[in-house]
Amino acid sequence: MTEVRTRFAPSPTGFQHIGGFRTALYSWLLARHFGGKFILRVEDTDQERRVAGAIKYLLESFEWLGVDIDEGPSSAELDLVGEPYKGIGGDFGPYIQSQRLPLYKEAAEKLIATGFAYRCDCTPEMLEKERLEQMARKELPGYSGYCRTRNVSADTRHVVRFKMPHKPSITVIDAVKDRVSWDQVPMRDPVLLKSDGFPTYHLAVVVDDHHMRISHVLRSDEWLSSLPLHVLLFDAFGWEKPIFAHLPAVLGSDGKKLSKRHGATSLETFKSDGYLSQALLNYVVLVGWSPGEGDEQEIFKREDLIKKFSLDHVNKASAVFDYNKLIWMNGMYIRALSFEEFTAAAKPFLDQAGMQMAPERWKIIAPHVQERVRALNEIAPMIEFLCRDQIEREMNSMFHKEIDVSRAKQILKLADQKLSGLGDFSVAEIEGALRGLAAELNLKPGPMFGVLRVAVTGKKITPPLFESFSALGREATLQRIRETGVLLENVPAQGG
RNA sequence: GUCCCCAUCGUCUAGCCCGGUUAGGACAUCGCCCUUUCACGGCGGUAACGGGGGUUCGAAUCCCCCUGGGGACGCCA
Repeated sequence: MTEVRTRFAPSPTGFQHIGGFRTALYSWLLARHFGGKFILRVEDTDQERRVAGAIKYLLESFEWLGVDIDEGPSSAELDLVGEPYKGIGGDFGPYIQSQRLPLYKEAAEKLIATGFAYRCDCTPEMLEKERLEQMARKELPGYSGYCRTRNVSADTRHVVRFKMPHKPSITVIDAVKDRVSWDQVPMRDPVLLKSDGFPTYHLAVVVDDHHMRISHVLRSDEWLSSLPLHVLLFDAFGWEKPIFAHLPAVLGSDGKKLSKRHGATSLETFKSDGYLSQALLNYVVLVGWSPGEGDEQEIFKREDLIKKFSLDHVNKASAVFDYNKLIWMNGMYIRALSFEEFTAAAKPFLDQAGMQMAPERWKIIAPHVQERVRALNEIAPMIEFLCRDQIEREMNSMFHKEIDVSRAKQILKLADQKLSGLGDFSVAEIEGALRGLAAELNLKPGPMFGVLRVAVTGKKITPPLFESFSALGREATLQRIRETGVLLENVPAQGG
């Protein structure tokens, strides 16, 4: 088998969304699976739509995801398009299409010489007029082929069009869709080379995939309908065709194509919401692919993914992106982190919340927080009570059928005494004291701890109580218990 | 309008190619257990082959039609 070479070929017209990254991920996985090469090629043949910074964003995103690229734009190429960044390079460059123009020109001329293409000097205005007339007559809009038989000079401003066969019969075996057939092509003499000298997507993709020796073309299935053109083009050039794999779409929960309305779609947002890149990668790969054959594994190490990935089990149908499952998976990944990794991951989120914490404190509380969060941005709210001088208290959560205001006051007062008398404000000491108190009062620990929980942390849902107290320290803990006692003085006696 | 693609629990999917399963797993949801709250973990429940025709002893699986969804028909990609 010849070397497996896959490419991801985005156009820098905006910020790649999660569906686009999935295509890249599958290409990358396939290359790695077969020990081949993964190539990044930038398709910037539409100068009008190019967005500054798009390539750099792409490169940074791949870096965050840990997707390594074997060949791609070099630093020099990136400088040329005004997006300086550390480049990649490779033997088949340039990897930015706007820097490959002579290649397309040459290819188009070859097609004219061999009778597969012709020059056309019809202006956009003429074409628009033609289209309107066709629509008025309820005909299929499309170029009439007026210039097919004319001899348009190479010196006039013109485009190069492909001479579409009248009744092509084309069957392609697609690696995910299987057999796909056409007996007519839904395109009439498409433009290959634009009048500005830039190629259209169709010409560029075929020429580049050939010259870059791409073995597998993975792309979104909205391209399926232009596949016959590409096949015809490969044949016209006399080039061997790559294997095609057209991937189904990723949808939002309403069944429409995934967009911002559905929630986060840019990697940037996932990152700032506290998703781990490994978790996101794992989940995204699972949208539309499964190991199949009764294999029920869902959490995959990068190596597992590379080992098991195959086009055979890519789904034909489009899939809905499920944020629920993603956040579940993210939680699994967070829990699997070592203490050091979790600490490092949490840092930016604590910094952002303006929260500082002494290492001793963090060490006590971190493992319990790690066990509880599903995304990194849930950390700060959970341990706010450790970092703020003043806290808001959800007072109503304190009461219970066995606990009214006077009972709560009593608990606070006695807990104050018990905790004050402790030799060491350790988790074990605190636990002993408070469990002892519950026994003395003949109260169930749950409700009684609830009073202290709200008093000290302000919240109903927190990390475990003794650890929280220990991390907070004796002084602050007692102070909050006393503050709460004062607050309760102002509550009507019957309480909650 | 023409052409192409797609169709299993609410969601992601296994099973389909090579007909025979109590149609399996995961997320979500509900209940129970564990338990100081929450989370984790454990156990259990609800929940699917879009419809209609064939072929066959037997169809989620093979064939046809319908319906529904998506895509394409540009000097955009």
